[in-house]
Amino acid sequence: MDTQAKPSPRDRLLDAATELFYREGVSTGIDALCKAAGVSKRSMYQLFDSKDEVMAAALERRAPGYAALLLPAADDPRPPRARVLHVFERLEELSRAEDYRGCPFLAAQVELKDGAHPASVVAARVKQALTDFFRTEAERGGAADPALLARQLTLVFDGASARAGAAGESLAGLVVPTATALLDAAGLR
Amino acid sequence: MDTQAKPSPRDRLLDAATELFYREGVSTGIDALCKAAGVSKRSMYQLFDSKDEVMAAALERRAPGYAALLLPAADDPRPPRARVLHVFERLEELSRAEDYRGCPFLAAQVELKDGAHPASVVAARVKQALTDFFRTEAERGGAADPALLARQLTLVFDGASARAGAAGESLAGLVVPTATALLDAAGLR
DNA sequence: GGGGTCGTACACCGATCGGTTTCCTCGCGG
DNA sequence: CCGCGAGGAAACCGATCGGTGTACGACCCC
Repeated sequence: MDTQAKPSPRDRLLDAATELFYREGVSTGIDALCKAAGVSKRSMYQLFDSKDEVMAAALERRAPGYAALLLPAADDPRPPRARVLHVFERLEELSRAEDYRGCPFLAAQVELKDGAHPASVVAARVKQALTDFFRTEAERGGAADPALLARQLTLVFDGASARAGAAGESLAGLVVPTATALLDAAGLR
Repeated sequence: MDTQAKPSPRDRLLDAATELFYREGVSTGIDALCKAAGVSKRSMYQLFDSKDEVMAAALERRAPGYAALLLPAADDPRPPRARVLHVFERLEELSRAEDYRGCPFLAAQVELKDGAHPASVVAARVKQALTDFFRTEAERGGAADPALLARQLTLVFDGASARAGAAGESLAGLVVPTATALLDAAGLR
């Protein structure tokens, strides 16, 4: 039986990639990655075409869980305002962990300056999904300018992620009030 | 006369470092840097102890000009609100350049995940100076919570920098309204 | 029990990394 | 004119980079 069997090489690889690329940055070497995953380089290159593809796949795999972590449940009956604030409350919570280094997708985009990089494309899509969520809620809540509000909220989210990653600065008491001020200004119910 | 003479090796090195580390990232190699600067590696290592020191020195050198670019003149007689908004107006202007990649100090902090890195220390100091400016103006303008407002404004500034660097997203029409909303919420005159 | 397949271990490739050293050519003061 | 130091070109160092080639062991299905 495999009650305690290890996951597939592919999964081990992506788990290690998620961990290492997030903690050590994109300059993490293939050797270190494979050693951490307990997978030979040979196998890695049969599963993926290149290191870049591993990065992209790792981000891709992380996306659903990340969304589930931040977004309110789809059937959360609260009004748009509360649903939006939920995201920032969760963000503040996450930032309390001492190993929190900001949004991994934003970090990937910043580190890989090339926006055409496969991993950067994935990250952009995830960030766009967040903006889309904000925008939908802004429309539902009757914001004066839903598109603007959505971009503003994403701006705050990314600012918080960047500062958390850069300075390890605490986000407590900062993010939610800021988002609230923007919601107020936009007249979101 | 030296009307068209080249600057000192040190200056050429720091100019090239500023350029390359900003555009290509911290993974830029020493060879590329020295070639771009027209300085031999040997000379470089007589002027600096390590690549890390070059990075730090380049950021250090860039700091005053960066402040001058963003901050209002010290004797700018406008009220605090206008002086704060000046920063964000300048930021929007900068972001119109197609090669703008966000705040170089923030980028350095994000790329070098190690906050103890010499260049990261310099960057943190510069960012703190910006927050201090915001805080001073917030106090002068009678903000309800000057420290909070200062952190919020820095948050927006960094968010804008991160997104500009990551997605090449336009900041036009986004940053100033966001800052304005926060100023309003804080009751800054 | 023989393929076939999957994955590992490991040597290996050329390139590049940060950093050091050697050599040689300048310019400048005596 | 000579001596000397500064600085550039480039070889060199061991390590590591992303990526391959090869050989061998574990397993599975006939």
